[in-house]
Amino acid sequence: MAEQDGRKEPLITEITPKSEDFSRWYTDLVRRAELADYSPVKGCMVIRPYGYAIWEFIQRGLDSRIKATGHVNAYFPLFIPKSLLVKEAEHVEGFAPQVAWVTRGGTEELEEPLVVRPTSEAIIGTMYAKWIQSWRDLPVLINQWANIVRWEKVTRLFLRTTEFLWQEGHTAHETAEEAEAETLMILRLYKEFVETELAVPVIAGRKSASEQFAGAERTYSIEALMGDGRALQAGTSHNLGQNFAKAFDIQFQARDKSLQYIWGTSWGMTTRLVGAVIMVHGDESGLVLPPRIAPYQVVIVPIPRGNWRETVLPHAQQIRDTLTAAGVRVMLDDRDAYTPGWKFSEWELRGVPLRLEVGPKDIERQQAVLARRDTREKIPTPVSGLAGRVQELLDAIQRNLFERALAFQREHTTRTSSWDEFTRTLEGRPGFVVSPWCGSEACEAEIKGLTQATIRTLPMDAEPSGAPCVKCGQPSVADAWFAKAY
RNA sequence: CGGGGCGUAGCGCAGCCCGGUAGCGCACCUGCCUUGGGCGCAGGGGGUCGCUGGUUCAAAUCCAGUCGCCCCGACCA
Repeated sequence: MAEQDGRKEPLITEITPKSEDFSRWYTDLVRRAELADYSPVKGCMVIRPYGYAIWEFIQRGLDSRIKATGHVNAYFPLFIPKSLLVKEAEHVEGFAPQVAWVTRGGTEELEEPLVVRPTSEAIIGTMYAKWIQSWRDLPVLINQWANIVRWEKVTRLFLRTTEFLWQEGHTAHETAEEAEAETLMILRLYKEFVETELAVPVIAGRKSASEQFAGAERTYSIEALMGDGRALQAGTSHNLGQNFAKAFDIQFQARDKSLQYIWGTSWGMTTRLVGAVIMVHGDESGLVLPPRIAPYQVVIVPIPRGNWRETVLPHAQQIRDTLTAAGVRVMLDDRDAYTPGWKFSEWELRGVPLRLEVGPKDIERQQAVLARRDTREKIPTPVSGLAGRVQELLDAIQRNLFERALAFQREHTTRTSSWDEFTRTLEGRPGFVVSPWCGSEACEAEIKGLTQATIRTLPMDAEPSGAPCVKCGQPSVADAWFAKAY
């Protein structure tokens, strides 16, 4: 690897190189950067402060958007009585293999077992039935931030854990059109959020029937491409039709005096997004965090010389105060125990977007040296006007990360109507393959069996090519985005 | 749930074949020296060798069982 082309070895030796084993690189990085750690409970992880801070910025950005579109937050219970979960037939069937049961309380056997929520349609639907009487009560637009338990067989830090954190919106509407409009509005909101805040480009579209949410009428999702060429579902928005309304008896009296079932939606995004950020932007040296969700946007590393605490440190502190006052999240790393070189590597590994070095030479020249995490460029910058320059650079980094990820996604998207090229492209982990599909579930399953690739999404806005199905040659209904998925 | 591998210090490993005082690197602690890309030197702390049983004068090492974890395939946000 590195020594062969004469360059020095990577500085970070504790982390498996990304090029060598992506999956190990990911796990090493999550643990070494102190985002999360395995817990004594099988399949569950501990989100450590640095990782949780990222989640908090994700929450903040998403929560404000959800509220800006007229939704309000509430909280529903963790436990759901068995009898409620089984009311919607497809829903139970979909979740039954994945739920955790509570059968005892203290020393007593429970009359009715409880499930720990795998999602909250059942409990929320039950409450909506009580709260909704009239068309005047609609729409109901509620979101909750909560934890969820799904008994997965195989788990991975952030991507799939037994317990995870998420946001779940549940809405009730007067008409089918309104519910569909809500579902699509949230899908657009998710796309805008992920692309703006996380700098992760996504494909928005509809799920095929086989990938649909248990109990939904129509499921939409946003799909992102990870650095190893596998796709990750980053958010889902479901149009529930009247399925849950009928199962939970959520009825209202309409304007024409008739009794009607409400039209429902539900939608969610999870802590998995943290995993997406790591896998989309990370590099051989570690994390690369988009400035908008970085716990620290700038880390100041003072260069110690002689009695640096008297000479250098005051300058560093003043720069910190200036940047903080300008609204920048700053960390001044004034620890004595580590050398500057060590700190450089450490904060790169943790993905801090900008590093600011101040040493005796800089003080003489009334400057500081800025170093970009994304391009590794070193930029000597005058102390006057520093805050403005830092803001500009943070914006530039945010944009560059998105552009870079978008270019990667495009380079790893193949369009073909040839089965031969389809299978050839899908050997290895090449990204998306966009191909005409006949709409048959059997055909989809056959493709999955032969290539491991599944239909990630059926984009709504794209014009179908009209070519025959890549597998069976029947007339196609859409150009489907295939990929191997997480 | 099927196939393969591994459990020895906080982490990564050696020792096991051939039984005889438990070791290395990193991390950690103390002191000095350094500090513009993971400094150096000296000293130090830490392990019932996954668990249970057996063989033996003696077990990390041999035997049997058991538990746990990881990787590859089927299920999943």
